[in-house]
This record gives sequence, structure tokens and C-alpha cells, in this order.
Amino acid sequence: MVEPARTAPSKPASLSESLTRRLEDLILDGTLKPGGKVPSERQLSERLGVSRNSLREALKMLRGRGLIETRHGQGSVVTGLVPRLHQEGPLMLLYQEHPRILYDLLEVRELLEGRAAFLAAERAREIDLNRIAHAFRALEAPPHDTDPEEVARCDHAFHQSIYEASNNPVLIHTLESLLQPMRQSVVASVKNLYHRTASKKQIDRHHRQIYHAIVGRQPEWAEKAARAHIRDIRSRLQEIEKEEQRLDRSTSWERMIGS
Amino acid sequence: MVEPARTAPSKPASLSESLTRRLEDLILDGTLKPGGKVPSERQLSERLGVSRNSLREALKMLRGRGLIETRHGQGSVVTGLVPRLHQEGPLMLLYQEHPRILYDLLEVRELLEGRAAFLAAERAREIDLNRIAHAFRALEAPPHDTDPEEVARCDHAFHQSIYEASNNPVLIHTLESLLQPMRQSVVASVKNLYHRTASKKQIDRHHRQIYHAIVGRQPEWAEKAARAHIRDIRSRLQEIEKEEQRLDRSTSWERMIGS
DNA sequence: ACAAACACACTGGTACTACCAGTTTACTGT
DNA sequence: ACAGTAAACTGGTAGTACCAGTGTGTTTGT
Repeated sequence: MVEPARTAPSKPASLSESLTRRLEDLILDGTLKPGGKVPSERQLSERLGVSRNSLREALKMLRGRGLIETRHGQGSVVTGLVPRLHQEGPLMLLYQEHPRILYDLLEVRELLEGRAAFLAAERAREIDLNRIAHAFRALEAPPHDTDPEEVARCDHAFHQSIYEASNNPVLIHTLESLLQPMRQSVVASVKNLYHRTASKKQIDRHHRQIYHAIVGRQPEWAEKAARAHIRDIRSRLQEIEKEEQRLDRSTSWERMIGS
Repeated sequence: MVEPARTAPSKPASLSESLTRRLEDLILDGTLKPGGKVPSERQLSERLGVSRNSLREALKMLRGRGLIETRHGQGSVVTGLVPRLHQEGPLMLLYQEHPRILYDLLEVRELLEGRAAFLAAERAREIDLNRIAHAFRALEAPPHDTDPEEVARCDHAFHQSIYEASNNPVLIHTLESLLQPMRQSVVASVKNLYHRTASKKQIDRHHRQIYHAIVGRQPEWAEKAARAHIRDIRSRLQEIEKEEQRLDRSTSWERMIGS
């Protein structure tokens, strides 16, 4: 049987949960300013009329979402709105602490996007090809004067137009559910890669290869090019990470996302 | 000056935090399966040797990240990395009316299971191999006297043990979210295939090939065999469907699922 | 007078107990 | 056989006591 609606609007919810929401609201409306200190647990719990236990659980929840940071003996501080971007999915939050799963993701992505390119080259309809062509032109058009953010968006749109042309709903839905939650980070990584002219040239080359293979109805080439593309990105990210680990101890992701 | 690292690699951290990581790992490596129930708090806290309090805080953190869902009086369940595809529906409902997307699914499955077999042959640990061997024996053991339902279950368990051995969380969760919602129907289809001795022999042959390739550490063979297996199933189903369409107008799926 | 050492008052972190509140299960009485 | 209830789960809150870092005073040694 179908279970009752999973997302009731305005749950009565548990106390710790409603506490979480109250604190979130306080952060959002500026009562608790980013960078500012959160009142101590004992203080808050008394003022809100709840046990320190429940209050702590609410704080843990906020901490899990990256809204506050806590240091033993000092207190908690509001981290600000930037982490709010990561709110989009479990994958996103998780891979900040387990960077390895980014490579696992790229491994799967190589498979799926490769196949998507193959299928696109094989069965794309005219309207699909038009969309791809449009996205491709947007990607190639302005070699300068565009902000990296926009370029990254176009990059994503290009890939999207391709796997949507595969006409395989399962494939589309799977890729969508994999990529969409991490869109922000993908944007960040692409932005990072585009900074390096060598990387950019190679990426553009791959994009061209994929595009022409698809419009030229060359499934095998398209798949090969798409897989090479993802593999290339994967190894470049790996390279960058190693590099940064050599320079300082912070991982590349912090600064990519941090800004 | 950049503020101190937000995600220091391997902090000694607090207990509840390390608990969070441990649980995350359990989810990532598939010990805690998406959709599966998390042991009760009292149980877990005792087994891990920590207070229920700390454990609860760890769970709250996971809950804040959307990795688990908790219901009063029932317990917690793992939600998975990938949003459960179509749990309430689109796919499941859709494909009853449009059987074609079953083939789309098998297309994606061929990719993913092929790669999973490859990775399993490459990086399976002993415990993984043991699980695979166990599932394989259960699948081969009794050539008769078992009901088709049970055989189908073993079949699924075998495939599951393989992709769980891939040690790629993204791959595992993707396949899980693809297959689990349709498990009923897959069971039905396999049950159907097993009725035909010719099909059964070929399927068993494929299973053996996959198994030996994995335990023999032959990634390429494993992938080839796994893909051939899915492809074979796909074509056989297609065959059956055509057959039944010739016999009467009702598609095979209605009766398979209908029961 | 200066600086190191200490004591104390914070902060969050863990533990344990007791109890409340939903769910499920199993037993009971009709 | 069935309905109804009691008990045994489940998670949720509360409260206390104590441990462990952190900062800030005061005291103490030179």
C-alpha cells in the first residue's frame, strides 16, 4: 500500500525538530548573524524552556546541515549562507567529508553519459539535435567576457541536452538524480578547470568531438568521446587535488566551495 | 587569511561526530541498505559502546543531512544517496502502461551491472567474495523442488552481492534505487524465464561465467559476461512478449504483475 | 614590576536514569 | 474466530552529574 504523504506541510513534528526550524528562522532573518556566536546551550535551553538535551539535538541537526560550527569550550558560531547552497541533497553534503565518492560518481557518470551520447547519436530527433546545437553554440560562442559561473551553466546545459536526447527515460532520470543534487559543486569544479587554459582547450576539444559525433550520427565515436571527456575531467580533478595537497593541507574542495 | 579548515581530514573529533562518520560509512558500503531499517537506538548504542545520548546526536546529524528518516515508535530507515527513483511512482506506474521502459531499464542495467561486475572482480574483498559465493551456491544448489519465487529471490540476491562488492557507493545506491522499486516485477519476469528450461540453462550458464570471472579476478570477462547476461534476458523477454502478443492481445506484463 | 602558575567560571561533550508517547505484537476473554 | 487489551517494543524529553577543553582572572615566585 502507498504510505501516507511523506512531506506533510507544517508537521507537528518533534520538539527538537521544531527547535531546529526556529533556530533556522533566527539565522535566516538575521537575528543570529553569520559569524556571530550562538548563545550557550544552557542559556538557550533555559530561555526556550526545553531540556539541554533536546536543544543539543537541534543544534546537531543544524551542524549536520552546515549552518553552524561548534568548538569545544568556546561555543557555536553561525557559518553563514554559503553552506546553504549544499542543502540540495545527501550526496552533496556527504561528499564534503568523503571526497572519494566524487570519483565514484564520475566513474558512474562516465558510463551513463557515454551511453547517453551513444544513444543520442543513434536516436536523437530533430528537436533534440536542435537543442543540442543550441546548447553547443552557447558553450562555444563567447570565448571571453563571460563569468565562469555562466560558462559552467552552459557546460551543464550541454551535457543535459545530450542525455535528454537519448530518449531513454530511465537513463535521463538516473543522470538527473545524480547530477542535479551536485550541480553547485560541478559548477564549482568546472569553474576551477576552466581557469586553466590548457584544461579549457582540451575540454572544448572534447565537447566539439562529442557534438560532431552526435550530429554526424556516429554512436561509437560519440560514446568514446563522452567517456574520454569524463575520464579527462576526473584525472584533472585528481591532479589538482594532489597538487593542492602538496601545496598546503587543505583540500581543493574547501576553496572551490568556500568562496 | 583563510579561516581554519572546515573539514579537516580525520579529526579526532567528538564521539558523536565519529559515530556519524561510522554510520555514514556503513551506509556507503552497503551494510545499511537504502530502504533498510536502522537498528534501534538502544541496541546500537549498546553494540557500539556509547550512550544512547551520543548515538541519538549522531542520528540527528544524519537526519539533518537527509540520510535517514525517523518515525516515532517505528525506527529509522536509510533513505539512500540517490533520491528513491519513483518510489511512489512514476516509473512503476509508468511501465505498467508502457512496457518499453522496461527495456530502457535493462539498457541502463546492462551498463551498471557490467561495470559492477568489472569492479567486483577487481576490488572485491574476501568478505565480498564470500557473500557472492554464498549467494551463488544458494542459486545453484537445488535444481528442483524450490518454488520459482524463491529462485527469483536468490537470483536477485546474487546480483546484489555482486554490485555490493564493487565498493562504489554511488554505483551501489544507483542500482539499488533502480532495482529495488521494481523488484516485484523483476521477480515476476525471472520467474517467467525460469519456466523455460532452455532459458534457465542459459541463465545458469551466464551466472556461472560471471561468478568464476569474479572469483578468478578477471574484470574484463566479468563485465562481458554480466552484460551478455542482461542482454540475453532482455532479448528473451522481448521474445516472450512478441510471442504472447501473437497469441492474444494482452501483454505479458499485466498477468505477471497482476497476480 | 613582571611573568609564570594556579584556580575558577565559563563553554560544549558524555553518560546514565527515568519517564512519556507512539507502534507493534501477542495474549486473552468473549 | 474475533475483538480488545496488555505488554514489549520503538523513538522523544527531561534532568542530573560529571568530564574536557577554553578563557580569565588572581595569586605567587623571581
